[in-house]
Amino acid sequence: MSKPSIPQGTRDFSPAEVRKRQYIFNTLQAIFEQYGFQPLETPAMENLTTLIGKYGEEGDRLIFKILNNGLHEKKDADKEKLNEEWATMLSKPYNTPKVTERALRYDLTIPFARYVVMHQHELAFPFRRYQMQPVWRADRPQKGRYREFWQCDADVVGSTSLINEAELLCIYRRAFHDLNLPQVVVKINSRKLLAGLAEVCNASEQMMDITIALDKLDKIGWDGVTGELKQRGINDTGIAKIAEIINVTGTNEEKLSALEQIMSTSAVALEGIKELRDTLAYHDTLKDGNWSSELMVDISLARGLNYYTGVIVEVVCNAVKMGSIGGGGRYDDLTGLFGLKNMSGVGVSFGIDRIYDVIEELNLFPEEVASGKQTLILNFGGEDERYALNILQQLRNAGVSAEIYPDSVKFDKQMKYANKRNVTYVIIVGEEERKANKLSLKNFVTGEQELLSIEEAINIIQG
RNA sequence: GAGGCUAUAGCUCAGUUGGUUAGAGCGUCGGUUUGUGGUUCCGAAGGUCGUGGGUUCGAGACCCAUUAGCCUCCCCA
Repeated sequence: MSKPSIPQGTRDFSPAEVRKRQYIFNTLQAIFEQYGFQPLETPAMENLTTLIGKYGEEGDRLIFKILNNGLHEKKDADKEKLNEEWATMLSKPYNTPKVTERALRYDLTIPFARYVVMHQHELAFPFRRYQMQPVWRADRPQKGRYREFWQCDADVVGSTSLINEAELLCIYRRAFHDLNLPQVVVKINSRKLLAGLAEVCNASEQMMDITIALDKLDKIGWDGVTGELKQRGINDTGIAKIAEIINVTGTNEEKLSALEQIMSTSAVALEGIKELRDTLAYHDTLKDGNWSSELMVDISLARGLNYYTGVIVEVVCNAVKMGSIGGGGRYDDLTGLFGLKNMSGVGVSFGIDRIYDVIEELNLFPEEVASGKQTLILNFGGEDERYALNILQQLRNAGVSAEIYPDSVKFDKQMKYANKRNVTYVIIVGEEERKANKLSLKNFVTGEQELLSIEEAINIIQG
């Protein structure tokens, strides 16, 4: 018999872990609701054609495909055909409906776009939705990277106002403030600035090449980026221009002014700069001065997903070595992929598994989150058990989370169970308590114990 | 897709240049204690050393293959 295991890159969540995860979910949900977003859920699987081609070549490779199970090829010719399809399937990341026509969801944005198109006539636009569900990627797992992980997304579709961008920035900053995450930087940039950058380098066609190289600035440094740019065929004047641009420093407004000068010949760059200015101005009005995170214009921020067209954002926590914990941006024509034109959207995503890892690593989960507040009634059997059950029922009616040890086993064993369960209170009701119509309430944290009436005990537990 | 590391008890790991019966800590169970846990003390159970082959008088250790996990690059949350 082989030892049981779970698929690579997936995890079980213990009771304490689930509580801690729920703490994050609940924090985010409260904020989404407060900002007027509505909940949405979509299926774990989508038609493969919905997903293919939306995440770039690399993304297509990482989609988990679901094998068709109703294969009843009876004729030899059909079996032959299936074999051919298999060969294609294994060599290319393309759809071969005979073998697979469904796939696990890769992110929450594309399914959302699909939903909006399908339900366009019932929705009130601008439509604001949040969604918290698992997604799957056939990636190679490593630190902070899983094959099954959860995303929490908030998107607004059907409005081009930059108020939306500003609100989403506020949601980010509010969330990381509420979660007490230190050293959070929300980086903001615009695809239009990147397009402008390519334009002033006389390499408009190579915007992706430039941004991909530039995105690695943090990791490989300027020398590395120069190498990449040369390799991708950017000439020296272009590289000099890029050097000039990434050397821009100062406050956000100082950066934007400098970029305005450098890229003054590019209409699209100027448009991007204006959008960033307006977004920042809206954000300034909406923000809360207590938020500790930093909002930083970063021209080197690229982001891979190729459907972004306007403002893009990414969140990192500099207190730990970890990839980004959130990202998002404006996509002008996401629903156009499914036939609905002129429907601009903008959204952000929280990578809650990474956020969990960061909070855990920094030991920032509030203490009471992991255990919950629970009361255990010990069981002495017979008359005492009947009396105990009666108390249990009264506790629950009063809204107290309580359980009784179901078996009348040795006192010591029940106490050890209580300890392992990390309960906050233990209630002891033996002959003595029963005859006095009282109970002994033991605070399991302090070890203090007193003889009380049921009402008194409830008051203390709820206090 | 490229590269590196690891695999020994339920968990975390020791195990010397290859040499008798493979160890520790934690955990589990039992006792100390059948109305007081988390602390002490005593005891017990638990391993064909990932799998297959090879070298050797002899392999947990060395070699080859294989599988799984972890990590880095790529890319991403």
